[in-house]
Amino acid sequence: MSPEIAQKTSKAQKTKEIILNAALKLFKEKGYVRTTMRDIAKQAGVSVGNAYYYFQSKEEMILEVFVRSQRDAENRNREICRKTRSFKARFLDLQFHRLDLLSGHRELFVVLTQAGIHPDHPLSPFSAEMAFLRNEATALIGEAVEGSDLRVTSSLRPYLPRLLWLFNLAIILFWSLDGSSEQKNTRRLVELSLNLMVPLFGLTLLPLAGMFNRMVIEIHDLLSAMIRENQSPQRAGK
Amino acid sequence: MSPEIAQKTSKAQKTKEIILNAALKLFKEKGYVRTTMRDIAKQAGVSVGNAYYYFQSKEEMILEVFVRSQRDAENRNREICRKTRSFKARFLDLQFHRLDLLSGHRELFVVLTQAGIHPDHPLSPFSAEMAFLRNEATALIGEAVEGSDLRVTSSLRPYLPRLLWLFNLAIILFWSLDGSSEQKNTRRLVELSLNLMVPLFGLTLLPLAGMFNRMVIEIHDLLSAMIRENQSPQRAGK
DNA sequence: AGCCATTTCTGAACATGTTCAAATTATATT
DNA sequence: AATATAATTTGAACATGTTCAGAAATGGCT
Repeated sequence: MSPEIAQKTSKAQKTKEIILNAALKLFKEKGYVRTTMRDIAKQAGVSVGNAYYYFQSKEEMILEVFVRSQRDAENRNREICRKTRSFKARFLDLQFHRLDLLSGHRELFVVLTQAGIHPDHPLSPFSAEMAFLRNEATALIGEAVEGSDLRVTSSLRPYLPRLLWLFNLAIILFWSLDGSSEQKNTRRLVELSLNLMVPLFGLTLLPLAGMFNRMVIEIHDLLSAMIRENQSPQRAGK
Repeated sequence: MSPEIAQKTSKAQKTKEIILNAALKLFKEKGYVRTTMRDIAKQAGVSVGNAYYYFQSKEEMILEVFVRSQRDAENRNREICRKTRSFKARFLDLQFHRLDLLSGHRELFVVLTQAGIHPDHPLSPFSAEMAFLRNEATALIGEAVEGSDLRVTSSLRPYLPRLLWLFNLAIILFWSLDGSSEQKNTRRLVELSLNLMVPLFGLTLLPLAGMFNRMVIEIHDLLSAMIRENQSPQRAGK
């Protein structure tokens, strides 16, 4: 429920804001790599050590950008779901509204992706620490699927949100590397993929598709094995 | 044609071998991250600077492992293609023979993958520097497709090697993160994916598949846009 | 006000990949 | 052999993310 982990008790959370803003400003100006922790500290008017009091690492500062965009995406999704029942339209909008928001921060995503390569890295989309974000995002996709015009066999339906979330990860990966102007290629790629996927989902309704559907589910399970679930937070023992 | 770039002229290429072996030994013993360049230099009995004379970076040492495995895969592929016409069997063998060879070096691949996230990074599978490896690997897959029992429309056929090479990248990514014992999950995933893909390729032969086939080709093109082609090596100008 | 615990903050020190000017060694040329 | 050029090697210096022991500030309590 509480997104910010370990909110320290008392007042001076303002410092964290200051440091974060300093960081984001510099990231935008000089890029992530060329911004040093010393730069950030100086810009924020604090010591290097203080920055590390609020952030576990330089990378972790990136996370905030992502969290903020997700909050925004939630509202947006609700809006769109009211406007149209077309699954394709919903998914495209959800995806691109967010990417547009983040277009100033592509480099940050490259770094995030690099971290994501280690499923145990706190910033990996598969990590336990990211469980809340992952679940929120998956639920969001679930909302877009629900009540849409997407035709798919009911046995597959429960797996769709997560499968689409994984697809969404792939999109973000492609997007963060996409050198085409305004990332037009990403747009086109997603549209094409949906054009291919939606009819394929339709095929799952055919009488002989049972075996294939079961394979899709198994693929889902294998991919999901990469996910580190949130271990129960309350543990009494040592 | 010449895989090793910039083979310096004279004798002491032996030093490079020594340093490389020292590095690989330590990587295996203590892991890539915990092996420092100072460790490597000491183990090889040279100075740190000397290691940098032969390798552009610590990461670049990883490359050798990969190159060596590719040489091996080539022979293996020829063998297998003689033994069976089954595309699935050929591809599976090609894929897993290589992965088995590399199973002691999974961590190295994680690092390589991280580098690969930047298409311009010399170690990225998409980079110009890697063109020769990429083309070799793609050609290898082409050999496996050619003369196999794979049923697919001829308009798609020329695109298959590269599409499958991209698929192979995804597999390697999954594999390098696969925590299941002996990477069984990877094996299963590839098998399932092939079981899904092969019939889908068959569908491309249907009379109404034209539009879908064209979409697949366009997806191929979009993904290929990520690739930095080898700029012509011979340039007279400055 | 005085005192203790907790939170917040500091800056020097550390680890490690990388660079570089200079020293050394090898090779080619006369 | 002598010399010039190129290849190889060195180790100290650098850059930067991160840690850490302790200083300063804050808050609560009597």
